[in-house]
Amino acid sequence: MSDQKTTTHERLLQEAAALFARRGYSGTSMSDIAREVGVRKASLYNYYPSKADLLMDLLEQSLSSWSQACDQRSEGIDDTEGRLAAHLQSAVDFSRAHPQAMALIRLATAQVPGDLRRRVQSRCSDYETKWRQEMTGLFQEAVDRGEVQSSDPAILALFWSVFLDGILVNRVFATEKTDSVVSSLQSLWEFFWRGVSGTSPHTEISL
Amino acid sequence: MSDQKTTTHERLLQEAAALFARRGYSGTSMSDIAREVGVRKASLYNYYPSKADLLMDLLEQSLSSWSQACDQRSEGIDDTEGRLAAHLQSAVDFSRAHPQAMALIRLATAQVPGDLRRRVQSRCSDYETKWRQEMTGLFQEAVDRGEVQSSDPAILALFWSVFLDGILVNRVFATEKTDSVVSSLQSLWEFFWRGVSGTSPHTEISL
DNA sequence: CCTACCGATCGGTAGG
DNA sequence: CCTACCGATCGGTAGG
Repeated sequence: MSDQKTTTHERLLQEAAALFARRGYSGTSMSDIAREVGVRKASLYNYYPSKADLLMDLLEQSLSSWSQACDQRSEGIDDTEGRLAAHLQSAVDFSRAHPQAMALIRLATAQVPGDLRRRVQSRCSDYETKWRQEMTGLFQEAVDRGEVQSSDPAILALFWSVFLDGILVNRVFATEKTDSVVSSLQSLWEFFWRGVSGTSPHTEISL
Repeated sequence: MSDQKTTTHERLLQEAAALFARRGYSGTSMSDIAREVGVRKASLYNYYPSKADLLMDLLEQSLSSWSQACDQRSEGIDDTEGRLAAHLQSAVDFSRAHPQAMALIRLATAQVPGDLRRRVQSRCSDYETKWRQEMTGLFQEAVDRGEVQSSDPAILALFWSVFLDGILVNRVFATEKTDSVVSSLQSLWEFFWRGVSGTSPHTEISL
């Protein structure tokens, strides 16, 4: 049974993520999850005291693996253009590799019952605030160095987040056309960069 | 009781839209809706044979009022830039005026149970396909006239949809920062247009 | 990790 | 538009 080397807890996390992502929080019952894991419902409560705590743990893991993936690639890069391109590529790579984690993060901003909603939103907005500040700082430097056209760095960061959101939403929710964004990513990036800098990028986005 | 001039059916549609938008389809019960409408649950079944049919009617209404709002404003305009700007403004105006309709449309691409999901997605992808074709045609003309930099019109339309999605997702899901997109819309539009045309727009987006 | 069970609520129906 | 009710399932617990 080398098939069964995963622990029950690991399978629980994986199947719960898949179900929450596909059917939503309220649309997934603990019995559904138990069935996929291959145990009885009551057994799940040895790992989490409630369904809400299970979701919060999944969200925590998704957010941290997401931010880790996005941060690491741009570490050694100095110029703004290269860092943005690296960030874009990390984000798209991650969303392809871990669609369930992306869906979980989206869940947060969508429909969960009242109390849980507040927990989830505060966790997400912590991350969002930190990210927004980092990006604004990055664009501030870019403006100072003349790498982009002089403009309010907060608005540049806003355009950047609009662009990224548009790409990731397409990737997460799209039905059949999912891969058109991926295969045209280089062109999309060129449009974006020309919009903020007035010049064509020299960076290449490789899939 | 001039308070009560609305019919029960009208209140049903309104309250159901509000609840589905806030808590999702599975997260909203027929009892919840009945409570808001001010009748007993059984009475709702005089208007719709099932919860799923209620959702489909709401989705139908949301999609048609959305497309109507977006189409009408760009009717008298000839140049691509002006038409896109009008479309952008209509879309943002509509999402501010009818956030529930927007949320309903998003619901479609998110979590609903299996059978209903297929009905909902086919309805939405019909609309999406039609829209995509229109936009590709519009960009084809723009390329032919030299209004934008020579490029594949399908990819220009893709960038356009990424941009719009990014803005609307921000508007729909945002917690507190909702209005930063609205107040910076002119700047975002300038970035977008410079990206596709290489020149600054002469159109002004007014809030 | 299981069997057995809890009260509450689900979508929906009967019949008026 | 109501009261009264259906079987099924919900999240969660007791006790082992």
